Amino acid sequence: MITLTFPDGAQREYPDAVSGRAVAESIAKSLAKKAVAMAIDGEVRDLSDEIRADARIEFVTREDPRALELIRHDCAHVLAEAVQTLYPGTQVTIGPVIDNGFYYDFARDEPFTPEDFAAIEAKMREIIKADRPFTKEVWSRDRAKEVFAGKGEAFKVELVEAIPADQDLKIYYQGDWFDLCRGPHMPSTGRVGDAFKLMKVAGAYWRGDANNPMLTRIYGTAWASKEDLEHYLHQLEEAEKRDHRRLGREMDLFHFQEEGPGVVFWHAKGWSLFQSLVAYMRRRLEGDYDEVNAPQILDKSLWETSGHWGWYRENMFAAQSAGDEAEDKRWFALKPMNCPGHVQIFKHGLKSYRDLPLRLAEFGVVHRYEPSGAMHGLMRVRGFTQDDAHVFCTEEQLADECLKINDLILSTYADFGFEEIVVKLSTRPEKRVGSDASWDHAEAVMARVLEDIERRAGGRVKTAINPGEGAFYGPKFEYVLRDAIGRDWQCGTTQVDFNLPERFGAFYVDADGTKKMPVMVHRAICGSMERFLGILIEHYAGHFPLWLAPQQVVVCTITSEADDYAREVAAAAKRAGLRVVADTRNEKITYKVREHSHAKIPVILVVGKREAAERTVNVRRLGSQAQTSQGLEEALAALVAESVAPDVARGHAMPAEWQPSEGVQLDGQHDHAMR
RNA sequence: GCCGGCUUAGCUCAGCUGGUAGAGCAACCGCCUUGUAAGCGGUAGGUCGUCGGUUCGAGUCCGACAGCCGGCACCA
Repeated sequence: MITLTFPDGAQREYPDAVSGRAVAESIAKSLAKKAVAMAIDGEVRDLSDEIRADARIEFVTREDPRALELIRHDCAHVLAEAVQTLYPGTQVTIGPVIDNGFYYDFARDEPFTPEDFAAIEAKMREIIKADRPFTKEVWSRDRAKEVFAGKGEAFKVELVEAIPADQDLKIYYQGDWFDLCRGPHMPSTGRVGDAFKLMKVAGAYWRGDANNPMLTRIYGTAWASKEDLEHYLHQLEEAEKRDHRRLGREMDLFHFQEEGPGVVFWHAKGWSLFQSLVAYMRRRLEGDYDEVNAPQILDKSLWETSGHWGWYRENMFAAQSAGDEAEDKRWFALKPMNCPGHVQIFKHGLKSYRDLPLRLAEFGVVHRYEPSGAMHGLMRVRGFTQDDAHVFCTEEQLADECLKINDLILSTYADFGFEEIVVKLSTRPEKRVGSDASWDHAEAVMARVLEDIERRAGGRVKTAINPGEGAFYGPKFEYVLRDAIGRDWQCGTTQVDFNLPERFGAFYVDADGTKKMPVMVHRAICGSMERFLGILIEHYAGHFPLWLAPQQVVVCTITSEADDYAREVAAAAKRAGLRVVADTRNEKITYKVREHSHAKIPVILVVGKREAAERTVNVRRLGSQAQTSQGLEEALAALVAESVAPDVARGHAMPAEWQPSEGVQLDGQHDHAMR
């Protein structure tokens, strides 16, 4: 006999090897009917599985959040059957559950198109309606290989071969159709329900490797109810409305054109945003960093020394004199990174241990030849500006420097309303430079710092490890922030580098007069300013806080009788430091309000004959229908107060929660900027 | 880079199976002096992404290239 414990704490005894379904039936017929799976000691399993030992048991109904994964997974199987029924000769490969849905990869000579969706979905509904039971068999490796090979399923044979020998090889049937699958599944196809939709087709490499053949992937979404599906589709529409490419056009921020794939034409308003962001970052660097500027193009030999020419040549732009008769036909590379330039600045003149830590910052424009398919609005471009810095320090200073950068990054994100942050430590990749000993050392230091970061954040940040994701010259921290609609973006990075200083022969003179190699820390907060602005546009949905908004205020007249007053108001606002224009066009106020609302102007000041006489303004804020009448001076004073950047408002200090905690020394004993 | 799709006026889009391009908004001109998300009328605007092919004839069919979109791969 075995003892099963139910969620309410009740315990019951059952014979050995009792199936979950039998247990459910022993409690209530209705429960057996409602249950789609069970959780044994927290692990979701098939209802048909036999329980052989004492355990906690819980039945999972279709409404249970854990059922969503089953619905999606089953739906993927139904999709695969539908496709193989409609298009004989199509091979099935894998079909996992992903965020919000699932996909299935197929091998077929002719790729699918969205036009095929209607027919496939109809066939899927048929299969679901037939409500065929999912049944499981365990096969031997040889039998599975033989059966799949016999069906011409070469990819499945490969999958079977890849399953570790100690694992059971499970086959799930749904009627006659079957698939190799880890499970678990619901009792029958009918449980999938009708809240699913095929979303898109795409190419995808077999096993994610670009050297392998390309398969056709069909993406689908599936939910427990129609309402959930509708809600999800609505969310997608809302996300589309805040697409930075769309808002960039609508708000007249920037554009791209054919002659410059992946390079941005910033319009006046977009550039205003860009400059506000740069100004903010400069203020945050004040006192700690020296801002520098390294050349845009440098002889390729320098990139050979740094290692970039060897690793990344395919992704670099090179330039040469355009004249046929030019005496100097050397190749110069457009800088893809700022670090080699900063090392040259460090190396210029002898550096003493007293100079360290030396923090060189640059808003450096870099160019990288990104693969054509990788480009995406501002998010992935070929020319971009990094808020880059390199800290040259001693081994002993390394941990403190990483923590200091951590504080700067987290407090910066907080100023833009990003509160959910994950810090990931990426460790040595396969393709790398430097000895294993130096990697061991760097990773050990970083791991300690990561613990510190977690401890100091008091639960405000999560940490994780990304094995094998480090840069070729050293391990790195990656800062991932979550935006207003829950999407994650990797922006900041702190990378420890023992290699570049060595390659360039950088050194400082230590207290004992000997030459020592500095440790170099690469660090970026926004990463790419272009991309960070893209993220901000989407995060704020174009509705920028006043301190960032390129056009803060529009003064709108109701009739031409208020034109003079409107110009007076605009002039006063401008004198107060606000970015303002007067709209005295001969249009109805409804027209002007609509137009400026579409343009996402945060503040509309409406003035008519009455306001002119009373010297007031009618304030209408973006996103609200409400209007408030205020005296001119009072209204302007409030707007000026609101348009102060958050760091300026707190007197350039670190926010209180990011003040250095006890025991952590954040700055050296000296201030290098004073020397 | 790979797979698929798309490219018509400044923007959003229509244009059936080939017969030589159309709407709304925007722009410009006029009327309207207007009270919080589109007042009315008129005018102008396109070598239909580029190049090549098929055809008596191509926005429409075929091919190449480019750019963009959705994925995949990549992301120092």
